Amino acid sequence: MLQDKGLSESEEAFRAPGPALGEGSSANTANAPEPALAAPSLSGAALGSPPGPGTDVAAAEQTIENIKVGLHEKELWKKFHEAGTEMIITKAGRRMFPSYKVKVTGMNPKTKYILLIDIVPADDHRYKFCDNKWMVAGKAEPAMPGRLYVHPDSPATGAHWMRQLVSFQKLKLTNNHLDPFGHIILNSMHKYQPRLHIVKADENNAFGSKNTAFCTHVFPETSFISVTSYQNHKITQLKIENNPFAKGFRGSDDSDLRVARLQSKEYPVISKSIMRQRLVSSQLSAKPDVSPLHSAHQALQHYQYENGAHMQFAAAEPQDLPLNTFPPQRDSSLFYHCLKRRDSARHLDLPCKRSYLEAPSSVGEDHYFRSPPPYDQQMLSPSYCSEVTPREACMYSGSGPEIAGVSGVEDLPPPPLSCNMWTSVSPYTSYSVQTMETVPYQPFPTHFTATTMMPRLPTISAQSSQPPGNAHFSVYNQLSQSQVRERGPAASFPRERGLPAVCERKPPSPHLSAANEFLYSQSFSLSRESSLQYHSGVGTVENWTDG
DNA sequence: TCCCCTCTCACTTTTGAATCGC
DNA sequence: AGCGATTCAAAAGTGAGAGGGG
Repeated sequence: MLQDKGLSESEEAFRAPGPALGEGSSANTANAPEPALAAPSLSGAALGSPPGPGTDVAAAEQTIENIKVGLHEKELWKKFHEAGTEMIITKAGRRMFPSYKVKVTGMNPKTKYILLIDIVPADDHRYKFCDNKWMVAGKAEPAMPGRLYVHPDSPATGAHWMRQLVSFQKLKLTNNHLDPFGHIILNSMHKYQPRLHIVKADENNAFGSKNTAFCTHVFPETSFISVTSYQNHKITQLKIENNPFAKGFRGSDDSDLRVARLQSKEYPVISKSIMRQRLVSSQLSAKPDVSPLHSAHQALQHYQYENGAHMQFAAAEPQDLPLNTFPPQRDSSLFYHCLKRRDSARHLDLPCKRSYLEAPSSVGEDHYFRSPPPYDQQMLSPSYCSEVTPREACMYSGSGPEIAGVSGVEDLPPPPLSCNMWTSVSPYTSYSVQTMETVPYQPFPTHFTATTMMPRLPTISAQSSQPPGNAHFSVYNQLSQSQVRERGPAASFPRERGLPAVCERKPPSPHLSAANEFLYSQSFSLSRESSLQYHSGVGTVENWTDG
């Protein structure tokens, strides 16, 4: 398999689409379209001129809905997914493995795009690993402040993105609610779904334009449960086998199974502890899993999403679930979700938004340490009621001094956008009334197509004029941990000594503004209202009946 | 008592600076 | 002087496991 070796986040050599690349995972692949692929549901027509007669291929690919994304190392992801992917989260931040890498095609080579990832709750359950499988253990804890990880190359031209694999391997996950590094904050023992967003950042579509659009790609096999230590030995084994950094655990002496591995791939090297774990697991798994819920996986679920936008999920087909856990979901499929921003300058005075906007004007702890808005508050956000509602966002940005967020200042040097941004988090699928009963883990619904109209965000300019204290609409340059260590607490908590240089705000480039707008759109992606529109359905038997 | 989290450890890979040779 | 290859040390990432807290 392909390893990350030699592939830097921004410079990894392009690999021609091959087996390692999720075949057919890009939408509308002319060669081999897969049924699993959801076609873009909404034309981003406003983004680019529709190709007219005589337009060349490049011109014909200008619209954002033509962008196709293939998940790299899809087979590896599938392996993990079938076992029930777990991702370690630590206070200091932990990378994802497998890392999120995609091959993008169909972009306009000359148009600039911003690629970013967010990770949203897959449902509103908390899980526990019991009897060698994941089971719902209650209702989810309040969502963390949503953060986005913007690819450090952003913004870059379509040619750049298409020339090589786009790797998000440096994305880190943390359970530290006060994380100052810009890592994506997650709750342990919760299920999440990463989403890739491609935001058009062309000058003409930067903030201020009516036509900025983006599309969202979701690969269901990349969903995972966040943990602070691995629960499922199969995942541990897969990580050790495939992650080069974990080579040290592939066996160290003749007493383990290294010899066995040399003799046959059928017996991968596992540690003694894993063997112990496996012994226990095998005993436990001897009990047949006859959960009636499995049959419910066949049900089609329809979710209403954001006021009229619909996501349609085809639930996983019934299958014999290995030991576990994440029942293998439908073959991956690309969730495609195209949005077009509208120029409906409708302002809502959102309580939660106001709370951020009206934050004290000094940047610092208030930004870094502000507790996430109460879950209810997020849920109640009126933005969820309307597709044209401004949404809140805050960002961390990359290493450069540029700050996004605001008014269109022209081309500063391309900001190093390896930034993480904050948005409020919305569950990816549905909110359902979850009983506290322990019920077998429900698979993440697989297919959906959704269209969501993205409101224009006319308030950003106003925010730009705000003092630095309104952190939640600003972009901070992301500090590496070492940087923060070196700089000391002041770097992390600028308020203590004033704003360090790295956190200085500058007017953002229009590209960042586009991203910022995107953040707005995403941050309020769930309200109580909209959540209630969802058909309950992910966690409970009742929910699976889909009416 | 159990479950989950934090911290430390030993091990690995990755990265980038320094050095060398052409 | 410039460039590329090699070397080496520091940085960073990994899971294991002990211990602590609720």
